[in-house]
Amino acid sequence: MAKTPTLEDVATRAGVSTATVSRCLNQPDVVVEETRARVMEAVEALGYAPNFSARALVAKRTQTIGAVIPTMENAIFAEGIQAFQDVLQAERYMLLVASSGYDPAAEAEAVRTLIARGADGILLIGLDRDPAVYDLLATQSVPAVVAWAFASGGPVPSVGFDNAASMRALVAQGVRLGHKRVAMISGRTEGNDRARARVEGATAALRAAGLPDLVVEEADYATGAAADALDRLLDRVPDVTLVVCGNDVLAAGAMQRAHALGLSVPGQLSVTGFDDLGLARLVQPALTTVRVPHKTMGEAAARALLAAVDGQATESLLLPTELCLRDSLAAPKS
Amino acid sequence: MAKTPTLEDVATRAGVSTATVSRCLNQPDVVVEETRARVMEAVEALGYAPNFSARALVAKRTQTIGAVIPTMENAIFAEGIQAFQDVLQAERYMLLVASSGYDPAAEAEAVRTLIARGADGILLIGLDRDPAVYDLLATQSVPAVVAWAFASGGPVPSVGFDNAASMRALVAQGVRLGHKRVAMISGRTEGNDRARARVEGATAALRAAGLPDLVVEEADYATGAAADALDRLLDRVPDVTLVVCGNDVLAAGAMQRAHALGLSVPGQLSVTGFDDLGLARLVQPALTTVRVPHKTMGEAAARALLAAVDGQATESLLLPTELCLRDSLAAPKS
DNA sequence: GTGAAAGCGCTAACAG
DNA sequence: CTGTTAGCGCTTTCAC
Repeated sequence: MAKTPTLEDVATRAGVSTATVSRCLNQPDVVVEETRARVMEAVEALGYAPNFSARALVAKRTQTIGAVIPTMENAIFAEGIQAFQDVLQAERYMLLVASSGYDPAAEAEAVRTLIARGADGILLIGLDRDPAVYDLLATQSVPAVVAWAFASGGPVPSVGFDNAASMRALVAQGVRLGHKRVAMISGRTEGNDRARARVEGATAALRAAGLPDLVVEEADYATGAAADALDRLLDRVPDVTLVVCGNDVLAAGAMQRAHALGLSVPGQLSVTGFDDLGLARLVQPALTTVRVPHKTMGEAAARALLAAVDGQATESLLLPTELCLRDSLAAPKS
Repeated sequence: MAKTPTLEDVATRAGVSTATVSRCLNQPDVVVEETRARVMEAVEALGYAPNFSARALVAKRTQTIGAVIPTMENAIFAEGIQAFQDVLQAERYMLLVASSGYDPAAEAEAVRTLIARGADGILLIGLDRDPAVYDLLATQSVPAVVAWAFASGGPVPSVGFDNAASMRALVAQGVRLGHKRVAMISGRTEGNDRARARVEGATAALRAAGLPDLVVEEADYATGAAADALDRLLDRVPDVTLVVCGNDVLAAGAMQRAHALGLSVPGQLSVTGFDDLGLARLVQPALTTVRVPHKTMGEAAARALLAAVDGQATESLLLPTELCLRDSLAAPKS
């Protein structure tokens, strides 16, 4: 088993010092052409690859970015994270992923681990978290950016969209169509500012229209949870005509239960989603939802984080969302 | 900006040597209770966290596992990777992810990068790849395991299921119900052994029943691709009664187009999927598909890889799939 | 322009 | 049981 060649092996073969080899690799222009050629030849011949741990130890940079994601299972994060990753990969950084399972303590732990591992920067999802996490990031001076939510002037820059305003616009559209009794199936709001903001947005739209308060049921992502939530909602608000959901997965589940109950969508009940996942166009009827620029967001978050890692000032970025009007929302039957 | 505390800082504060602190952290039982207590107190007080680069440099182990995934966008990998990650996290390993975008060259490059970064082990998806990748893994003696496919006696152990047999069983079921003209919408087969095996399985089932050959159209994952493929299929095989699809996403797309064309499913056309994603139960009618034990597979792959990293012999593991009979497949109208 | 030498923070013999 | 002492492979002054 061939031992991995080291800088010294290359230096010996090229007849120079390790310092020179190091320079050739990191600041080629400082080394004179001829020496460099000899060194590079040796590097090739030996198939030398620098040892990242050793380099990181002294350089205090790992070319690694960490990300703490609630869960990768959720399609909601997949597209954005992939875009984030693509940018990192193009810039020769690698992605170290940790998942928190929506647990604040687990997230804090993951951030600690990522810092200990020398992540050059960290991606966080959403705003809700123990302030201690931000303190840690600050004292260790590890740059971070928040995505999937937006807040100007927060402890770290954010690259995201306005969850509340987006949902408010969607519900306002429902109101415009004549809906008066609307209810909501939300994802768990505890420790989840995105979910909470969406509820707030829906609430605000109803208030502004002088309509009865929003009735909310929470559901997790398990199959059938949204369906059961719909049952409860129908029970609490028999005359509901519009059920807005915190995301597309929830909406698809609710719609399915509606069908099972013999309720036609949007004939007897309108249902809306949020995110515009591929799923939104695959269900019947296609979901009216809010389109979130996942890809743009992931890329922008990566650029912002990389800029911060390079010591550049980074500003928060608010991305626009747009209403995606399809078939699951229609005017209520009078 | 508080400098990160080092082993030495802890040692000084606890009045012991750095070696003792190191032992407390790595082999606690070797240190006497009292000393250990003092050390741990210092660790707490200083908020000490070991520097992984330094540790990795000497230990020649990074506690990091790499994974090269075609794309995280695809829900097909999400659940399995999350399960994989959960096991790693529980065992105090971290996941370094790279994506290949289904490009063999990009995958090879990613493996090289992962090795240079000292990944202790690498997860690969599927069997199809340049043999040079396996050679590299072998000469660098970095353990790897393949998931999402199965092959006994391959260059590296695999943890997966039998794509061909699963699809064959599904098509056999269709044949049993009376289908005689069946066609398939497959994902791209180039460089994708899973897709190819599924086509082979369907082909074999038809042959065994003495039915006409399978007509196949390929589609990528873009929205609408499966729908367009259905159009082409309908054109080529006007009397088709069953369209089997390489995965659930494709099936959902095909079903949607069928609806748009006024074809009832399964009344006039049966459609089946593969994977049993959450999506399968959210579309109307619910998809008949093949259930793949994503979670079990991800966990088993992680365990196998970790065992290999620990120097234990690892065997390939064939996981069972099961037919998931729902509403999108029914006997054809005669 | 290049080499010598001093570590980065940690682990692992080897003594005591 | 605990301290001393070498490095791990690389980068980076500081001389020449």
